Amino acid sequence: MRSSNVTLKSIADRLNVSVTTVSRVLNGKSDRYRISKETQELINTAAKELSYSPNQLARGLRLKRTNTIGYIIPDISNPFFSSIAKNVEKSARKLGYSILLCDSEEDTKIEENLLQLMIDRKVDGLIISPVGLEVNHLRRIAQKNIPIVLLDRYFPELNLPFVTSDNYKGALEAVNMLIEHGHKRIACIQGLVNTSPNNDRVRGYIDAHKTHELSVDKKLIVGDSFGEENGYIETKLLLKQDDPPTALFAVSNLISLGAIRAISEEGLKIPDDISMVSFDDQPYSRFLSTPMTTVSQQNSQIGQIAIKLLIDQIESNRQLEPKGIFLPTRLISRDSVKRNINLGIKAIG
Amino acid sequence: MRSSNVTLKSIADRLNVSVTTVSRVLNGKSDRYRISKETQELINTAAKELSYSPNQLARGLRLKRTNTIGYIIPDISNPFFSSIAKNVEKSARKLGYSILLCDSEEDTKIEENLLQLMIDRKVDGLIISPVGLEVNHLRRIAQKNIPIVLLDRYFPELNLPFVTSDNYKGALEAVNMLIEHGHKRIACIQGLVNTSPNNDRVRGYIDAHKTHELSVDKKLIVGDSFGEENGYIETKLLLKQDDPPTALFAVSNLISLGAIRAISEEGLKIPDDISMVSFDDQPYSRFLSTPMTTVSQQNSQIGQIAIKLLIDQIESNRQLEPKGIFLPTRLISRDSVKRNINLGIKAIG
DNA sequence: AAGTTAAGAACAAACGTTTGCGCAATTTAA
DNA sequence: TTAAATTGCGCAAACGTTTGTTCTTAACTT
Repeated sequence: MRSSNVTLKSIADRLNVSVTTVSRVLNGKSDRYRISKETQELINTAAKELSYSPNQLARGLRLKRTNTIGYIIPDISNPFFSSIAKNVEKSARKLGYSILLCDSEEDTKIEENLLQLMIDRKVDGLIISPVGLEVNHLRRIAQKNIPIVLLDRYFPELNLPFVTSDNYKGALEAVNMLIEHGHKRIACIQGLVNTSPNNDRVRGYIDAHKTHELSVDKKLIVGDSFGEENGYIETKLLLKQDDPPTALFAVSNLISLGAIRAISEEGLKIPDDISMVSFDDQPYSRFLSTPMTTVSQQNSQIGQIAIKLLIDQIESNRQLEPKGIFLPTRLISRDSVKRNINLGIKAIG
Repeated sequence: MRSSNVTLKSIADRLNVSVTTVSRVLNGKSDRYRISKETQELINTAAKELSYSPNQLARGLRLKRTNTIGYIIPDISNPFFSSIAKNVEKSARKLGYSILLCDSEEDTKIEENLLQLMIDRKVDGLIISPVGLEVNHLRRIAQKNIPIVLLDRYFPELNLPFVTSDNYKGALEAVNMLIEHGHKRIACIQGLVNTSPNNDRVRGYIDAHKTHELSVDKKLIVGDSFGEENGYIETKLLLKQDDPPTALFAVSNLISLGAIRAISEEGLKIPDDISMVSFDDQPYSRFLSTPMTTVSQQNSQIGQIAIKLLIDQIESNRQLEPKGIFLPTRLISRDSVKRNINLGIKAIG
């Protein structure tokens, strides 16, 4: 029922030549195998006429190459990831590869299943933004010699190539700026604990304090997810503390959205009542009720580099000596940070 | 080099049975083909031990079924599409299908190539948010009896199932509201002309005027793309008109972002100087400098319904009598619309 | 005891490619 | 004239599954 398919065989039959010959002509190997000009001509026109197009399943099976890249991402609806995905897909497409996309929903178990699914589908390589809490399933892949590149989140203890922003420096710079604006009680609403972007950003937050010989109040490092909800809840709680922070460092764009919601619910204003810096710049960041000061990542480059690294690995057929690439971030100053001359919100109110 | 693969044959050899038997046991067809319990046991444990997992390429070739759905989208970085993509992928995954994702970059030529690419990869079905300007390549697919569902953009003249928002009603409601707030000169910044969402929204815009016996100034219907740039440029021009509009109807979220940029560059305020309603609600819409009144679409349902429709078609193996599904929108009132008591900006200034 | 049935499993073809090797016919060289 | 080289192309295997059919042995009938 589903369309009478035109195959090498159907072309061969029609022209009374062998499948072999047709294959060779259509693959541009006529010269190497000495196919006559006339036969070439015949085959080429027949192929065009029937609009032949090779079955990639059969091709993949025979060639052990599918020109497909598996791409696992924790949340495609997060604009941070979707803007990266845009470039991953585009770069891959330009180099002749397609993307098998799966969303792990920040769930390691799902991620593990997806990994197997992709191997079964014989992808040529993998780009993964892993959940980042577990590493063993990825280690196993690495041992199977399947080309792989980690994106955004990586594992210091694992010898796999990765591309990510220099989250440490980005956070350091952001929090330094906050401190230099006179803030001493700066809350850090973190994302998924023990993932590299989170840990690097928190480390930057802590080191900025150290540089300025400021002690870190552990009660000000809160939260456990990159999502909006987490930003909302933790901000609510922070604002109720006895000695609330004068500034907020939100570790992701979604967290900052949640924080803004909480802050406005409490009737407070940014930056008058509380200052704020957020990781991830977004197209809308400058249009928020208070244009947000953000740490901007090079989303477009990240995806491109990841694909290049991966395809290099695939096509050179060698295990690249794994290297990690850190891309610089940029602090975009807008209006969400105020110079702090007081000791805290209470002094203001 | 790339991992010694465990196949049906390797299991068969090790146990001195035939490939056939192994296949049957592992596919749960032991009973139908009377394989003894012992043999089953043997095969099952061997498979587990070697962690056998079938080659989906070979399987697909033989079965003519890949459990893969091709998904073509004009811009995955657009949060409107990425939030839909989230649900498309998730629903598909839950029903046992994977997504081959490609971005057409709003380019019909690319879309056409991608279509062929997906057919060659033997996807079981297609979900497409087409560019929407050309229809012939889609018509050809339809004739090949490949299951397909259109998402967001559809073709009234083409007999293909689709899922989309009720863009007409959504626009009608939004513009009605603007008119009822006293606005008489309402600009409409449209998206890609001749795509269904655009045309339906513009039609809503026009009909709202008709209902209120207001004439439509053609000079106020401007623009040609769903992107941010378009919103910016057209707003700039609109504001320079002799008799500028008192309200703006932005046909997409990106357009409204561009409009906001232009408006703030001109030193104007929403809604004091100009009112605004935008299609597409986004998580950040409520946090914009002026919380935006929007027409919200049911992004999560759209994706789910599209997948269900498609998989129904695939698994029932029949050409569904094609039906279009329109999902209701919801007007979310915030602060970007002001009651207009004047005749225009000039009267205000 | 001969014929019938059932159990258990294997054969072989098919899906659509690609490719190492071989073969016949023709041309060139000696 | 004969051997060698070249031209032009096909055979058949392989990739890893699935499945209709057949085969062998053992068990059951009557």
